[in-house]
Amino acid sequence: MTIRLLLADDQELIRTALERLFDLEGDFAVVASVSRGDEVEEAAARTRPDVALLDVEMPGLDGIAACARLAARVPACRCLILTTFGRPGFLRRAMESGAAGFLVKDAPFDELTAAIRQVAAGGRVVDPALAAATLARGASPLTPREADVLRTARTAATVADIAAALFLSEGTVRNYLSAAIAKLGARNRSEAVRLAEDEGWV
Amino acid sequence: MTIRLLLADDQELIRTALERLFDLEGDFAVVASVSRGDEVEEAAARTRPDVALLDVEMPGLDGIAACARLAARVPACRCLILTTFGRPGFLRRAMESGAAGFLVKDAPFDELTAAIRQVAAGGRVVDPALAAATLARGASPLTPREADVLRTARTAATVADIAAALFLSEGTVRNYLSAAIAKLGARNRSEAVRLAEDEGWV
DNA sequence: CCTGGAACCTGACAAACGTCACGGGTCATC
DNA sequence: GATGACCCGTGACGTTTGTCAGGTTCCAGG
Repeated sequence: MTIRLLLADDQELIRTALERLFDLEGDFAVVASVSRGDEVEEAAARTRPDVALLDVEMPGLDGIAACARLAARVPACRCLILTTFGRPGFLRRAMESGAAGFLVKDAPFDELTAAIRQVAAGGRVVDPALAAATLARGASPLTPREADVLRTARTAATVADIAAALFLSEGTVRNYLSAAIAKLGARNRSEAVRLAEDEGWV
Repeated sequence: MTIRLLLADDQELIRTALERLFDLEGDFAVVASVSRGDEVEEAAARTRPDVALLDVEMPGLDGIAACARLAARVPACRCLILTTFGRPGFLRRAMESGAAGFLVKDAPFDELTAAIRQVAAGGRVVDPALAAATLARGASPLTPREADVLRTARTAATVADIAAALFLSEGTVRNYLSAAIAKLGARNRSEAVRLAEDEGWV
């Protein structure tokens, strides 16, 4: 029985590379290959893959959100999240989105194929080192709104920009930022943004 | 005549994937494969590859700097820079470092093999879209010192931190930051850092 | 030799930021 | 029905930033 695969990654090079290698593997069949997160759902509904390999960093929709949509729309398809950055928060969010597996790209190819087979068989796969880091570090200390403000702060320059984007008063934004800075042990906004990004909390 | 290849990329997955695909290609032989930029020079000196495939983002030493060292130490080895992010400044810096080619990872595998063959034959290869963007945008407007300050500002939280790291007075740092912000048309430090990063000027 | 640019520094100022204290409101839990 | 968490807001305070004007060195080019 061959395993039907969906590939989602914005990097054409690694997508084509993986396609070819999976073809050589014998028991894999790549039935869909997309470069954007918002194309995953439609492609999966059409091609009915057994396992979807989703990159976290993608235009349109990130892999974790795509995973959540797949769980609702194509429940038969199990998700394996693949990412460049081993952020503890990513793993947590992925698992909450119903992902069956989570691997960092910093792993050999054979580990990937083994993981896919395990996921296809109904199992779960998680990078052990990352799992330990996630459990040790715990969940995000940020409230949803604090995370929103911090996320917006990544691209907005001033407090006024953040307030405008979120339809809040500037004072409120400053309060959320202050709370986030304190919780993260940062010394100012940009350090807080960096820390939150490193943990995958935004 | 087979082309001897050196692979340098911090992502194990794409390195092993490329290794296997190159083996299948027939006229390629991967003679070295490293995960850190500071291992490139030694590996190249030992294995004498024809072409080195260097990722820009690597721990230890970035691919562009590794390219410059190779040019001095192993001049017979020609460098092909491979990167995830198509930043105009990267291309410029790569070419100034003596790279023979520059490709973004957002390209099919066949384009990569074609590029390697061309580079091995003594030619030069550059992503056309990126070349146009680079020429249109011109060189960095920042003085070396301004770029230093901006680079340090990425990881330092306060002006005092930057000043300490660069052995400058706080006033001087503020002046450089102010100049950089003005030149980049930014509204504050963090926006300036973002813009400079996007262009590959830091 | 003189000019210009880049590297440094100082001092001063307004604006933006981070903090604090204090309101209000909703909602789930006990 | 009280408690607590989260959501929003205000006002005030001190600190940090960004800007500007001024100065000193050094070095390359005309």
